[in-house]
Amino acid sequence: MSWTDERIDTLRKMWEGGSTASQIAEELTGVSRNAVIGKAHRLGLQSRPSPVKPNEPVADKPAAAAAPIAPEPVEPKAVPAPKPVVAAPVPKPVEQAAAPVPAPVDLDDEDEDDDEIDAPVIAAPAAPPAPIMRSVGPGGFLRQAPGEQQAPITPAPPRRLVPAKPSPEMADKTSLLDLSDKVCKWPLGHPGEPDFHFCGDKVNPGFPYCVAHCGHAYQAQLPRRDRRPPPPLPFGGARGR
DNA sequence: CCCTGATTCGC
DNA sequence: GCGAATCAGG
Repeated sequence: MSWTDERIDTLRKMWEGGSTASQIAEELTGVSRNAVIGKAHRLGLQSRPSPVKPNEPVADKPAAAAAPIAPEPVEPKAVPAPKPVVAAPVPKPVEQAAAPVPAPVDLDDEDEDDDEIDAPVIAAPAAPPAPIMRSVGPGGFLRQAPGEQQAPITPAPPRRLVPAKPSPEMADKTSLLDLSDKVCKWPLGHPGEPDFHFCGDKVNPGFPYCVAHCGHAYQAQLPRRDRRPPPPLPFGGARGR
């Protein structure tokens, strides 16, 4: 199989939609999981949380409350001077041709026409909120820091809490929270889409769906030779955005 | 072992 | 450009 526009489109949608490479590969018959990942990268769809992500050293944030965890007050022991957190870069022995991380500034190379390309100035990363001092309890839980105290929960809400409907269009739709044993759980649309909801009709007693959707869900098994192979579902196809 | 995504590298 | 092989974390 080759990467037609449609297949690429499906890959894009599913990848961005959070499907795993395996799921995508299953949908796009004829390709392996690796093929999907490879293609995704070539398409520039790189991101997405990966289980294998080396923690990129976040430059330096040395000082700033270097000891977030306060040990027990006892046991003075010999407390050596707190080792200054020198920003020892620790250039881990990288194999392969080292791609030297660009030093702070650009060294002016000899014959480099410094043509003053207005480089997109990356805004300096906003300073993260100052870490809160916490101590660790016996079980490893974090103790609440002073000043952090707050009412645990809202005491006795005045009215019955009602799930907010994000939009008027959803007001009469059956959401996940509306499901019960009495209403049809047949999904309409696709999870993640704004109008995704459930059928919500009265169930066919003993079934999770209404009579009509039971007809879809439960079908007599046909002899193999009489079965029609289901057409490949276009993932997200034909649905306007 | 299973899963995951990332990367490499011969084609 | 493609994807199997491989790597590596969960």
